[in-house]
Amino acid sequence: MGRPMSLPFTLPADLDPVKFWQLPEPLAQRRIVVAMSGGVDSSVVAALAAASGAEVIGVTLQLYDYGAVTGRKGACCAGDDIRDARAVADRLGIAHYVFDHESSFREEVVERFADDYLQGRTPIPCIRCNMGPKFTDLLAMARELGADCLATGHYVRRVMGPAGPELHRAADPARDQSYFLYGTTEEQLDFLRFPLGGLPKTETRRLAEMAELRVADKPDSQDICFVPDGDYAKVVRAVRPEGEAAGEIVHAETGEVLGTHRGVIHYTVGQRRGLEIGGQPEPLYVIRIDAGTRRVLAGPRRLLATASARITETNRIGLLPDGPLTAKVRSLAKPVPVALEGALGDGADAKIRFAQPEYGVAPGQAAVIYAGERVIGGGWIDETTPWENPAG
RNA sequence: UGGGGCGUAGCCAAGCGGUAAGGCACCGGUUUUUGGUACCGGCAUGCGCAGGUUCGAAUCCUGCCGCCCCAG
Repeated sequence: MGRPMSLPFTLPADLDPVKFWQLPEPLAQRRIVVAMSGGVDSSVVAALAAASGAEVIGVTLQLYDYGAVTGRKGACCAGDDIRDARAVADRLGIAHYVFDHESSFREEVVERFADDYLQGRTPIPCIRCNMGPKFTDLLAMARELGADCLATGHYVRRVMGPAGPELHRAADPARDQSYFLYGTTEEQLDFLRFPLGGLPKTETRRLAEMAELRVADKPDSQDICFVPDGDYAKVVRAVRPEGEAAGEIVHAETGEVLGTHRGVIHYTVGQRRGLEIGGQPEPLYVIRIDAGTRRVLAGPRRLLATASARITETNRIGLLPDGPLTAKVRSLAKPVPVALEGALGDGADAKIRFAQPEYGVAPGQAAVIYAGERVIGGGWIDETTPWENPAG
C-alpha cells in the first residue's frame, strides 16, 4: 500500500514502507527530512522514506575538515561520506542539501571534547553531537523546511506510550544505540523518527543491496568520527595544546610515586593498559584523575568498585515508572539494577546508587537509565563514591 | 679491608643436575558508532661474564665483574 509505482529502485515486495513512519496518511501529503551521514543506515532510511510516497529531502551536515581524513573508512559527515550521501540521494531521486556546520560542530563538540579531557574527564562526543548539531540544529532546519518529521538511521525505537512518544532500545540488542540518545528531549522525540529501530542490521544491509545503493557494503562507522586513526590525543593537542603536561602516577592506596605520565589527557578512569608500570603482583588501573595536580591515581581493580554516581544536566523522557530501574554507564554493557535518588530531568542533578559494585565508572561518561526496554533518561557522570566494602 | 647475601626477559620472580613456571608491563587479535574494560594469543636457544666437571648445568666447581648488608 501507498508505494508509488515509479520508484527508481526496488525494495522487497512484502515491505510496507508506510508503517515505518508513524505519520498521518496519506504520506503523499507529508514531507520527511532524512539526516544522511553517508553511511548505510541513513541511506536505507532515505530509501524507506522515498518509498513511502512522501516528499523526501536528504540533508547532510558537513561537520569537520574532511581534508584531514579523506579516504578514511568508517567515518561520517565529511569528504567521501558527503559524496556518498549525495550519490544515494541521486539514486533515490530525492532532494539533497549539504549544510556547512563545521564551526559550530567545532565549538559544541570538538572543543568540549578536548576541555573534558583537560579536566581529567572522559567525554562522549557522539552524545553531544546528537544533542546539538543533530537534534537541535538539524531538527530546526527540518522544521524550517516544512517537514513533518526528521528521520535518522539510529538503532533505537520510538514507541507511542500513554503519555506520548517513548524512547526504547533497538529490537536488535547488538545494535542498540539508545545509550547515545538519552539526551533527546520530549519535544525533539515528538518530531523524530527512527525507522531502523525494529530491524536487524543484516536486514538493513539487505535492503541497501536490493536498492542497489553504493554504500551497501560500506563498513560500519566506529571510533569517534572526527578522530583519524583513533589517536584522540592528537586532536586534543591540536585544539588545546596545553593538555600535554606531564605528571605523576601515584598509588591510590600507598601514595607511592610509581612513575610519570605524558599528560592527563591520555588516561581515563578504569583504564588498565598504557600505564607502563610493571613489577606489580596484580594489574593496576586508573582509579582517579586529579587534573589540578595532574596526578593519575592508580591501584588494584577493587578500588574501582563504585557505589553511586552523581549525574548532572539530567534529561527525562516520559513519566518516571514505578518499576525497577537499570542503568548503563557505558555503551557496551548490560544495564545493571540501580536506585534513583533525586529528581530526574530538566537539567537537575541526581544520583544513582548501584545495587552491586560497578567498576570503571568514569566522570564525563553518561549514565543512561532504563525501565526494561524503555529509556527513562540520564545524565553526565560528575562524581562517584567508592563501594565501602568491596567483595574480597 | 674482613664476613655474609644476591645477580634468570623492561620489572617482580620460580626453578637448585635433565633440557627456562607465573605475575606485571609491552605487542597483536576478538568485541564495539565514545574512552575504556573483558577475553584470546605472542613475548629469554638462554639464566652477570669466562672457564671447568658431567651423557647432560640456570642449577656443581674455579676465577672475574657488579650490586646490597654487616663489621672494628
